[in-house]
Amino acid sequence: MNDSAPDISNLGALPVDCISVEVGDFSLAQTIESGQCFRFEKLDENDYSLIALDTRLRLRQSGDKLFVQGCAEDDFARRFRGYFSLDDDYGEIKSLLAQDERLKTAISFAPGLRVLRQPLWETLCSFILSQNNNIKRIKGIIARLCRCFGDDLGGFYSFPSAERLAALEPEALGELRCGFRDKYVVDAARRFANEDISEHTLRAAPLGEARAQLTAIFGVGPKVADCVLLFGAARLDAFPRDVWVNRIMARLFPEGLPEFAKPYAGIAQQYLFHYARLSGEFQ
DNA sequence: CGCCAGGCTTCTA
DNA sequence: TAGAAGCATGGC
Repeated sequence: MNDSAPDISNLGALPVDCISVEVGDFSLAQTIESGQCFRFEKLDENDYSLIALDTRLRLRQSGDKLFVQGCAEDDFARRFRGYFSLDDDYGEIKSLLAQDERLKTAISFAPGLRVLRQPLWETLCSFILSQNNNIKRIKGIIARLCRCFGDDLGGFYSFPSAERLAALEPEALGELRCGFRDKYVVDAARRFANEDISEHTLRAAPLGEARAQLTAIFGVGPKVADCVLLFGAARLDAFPRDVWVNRIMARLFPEGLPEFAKPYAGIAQQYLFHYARLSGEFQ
């Protein structure tokens, strides 16, 4: 609740601590609302509060300008360009994928969508909580998780470390009201804190090996594992299959994605997910 | 109310 | 070894 919005009373003039960043092939709204991240609030059209990397940002987009309040320019360049994948050439990636007409159509529904690069542990924990759940409730559970077990960073909370959660028993998560997922979170925290999960392996090992490490966690199956690899370990070849993606794949790609798309299967997946969900053609 | 949620584990034939 | 049932909770 108090984990959400900064003061936004002065919308008229640009606040002095507001920086502006040139962006192309990027839509703040499409990216932030694409189900990858959960610590955000929509304040207005093209206007969001986002807690990421121990920082609370206020973001507003107007055309190719992204206005950012809450971090300095050098800090944005050092940490948030990577977070938003702004140094990836999405123009290039999209024209590669768009060689396939079906992907071209999907892309046209959300041409500003980008895959985020989020911290590994936060991504793992968040997507465990996401299973068989809806985004509104996931956001509430994560807000309570941070308020209960994160550090106060001045009106908002850090994402709790794996070490902190590893020391708890599942019952201690009762206040989160995350249901049967409590024991999954604790198992993941313990394995992560123990370094049973190797970030290096997840980032660099063959996909099958990386998946195996994640699915060894109680409560992590193939879908959550691929979300973690894609959103939390920069594995753009990971391909999370949820009900929507399964549906659209059965209809449009019964033989699977074209070979040339596979290095960017995860990005293709995001366009397809968005298209399947919002076009209304795949219910 | 009842159905469903960016699934996974466990039980069953 | 595939397919269905059960799982906590709450949004709509």
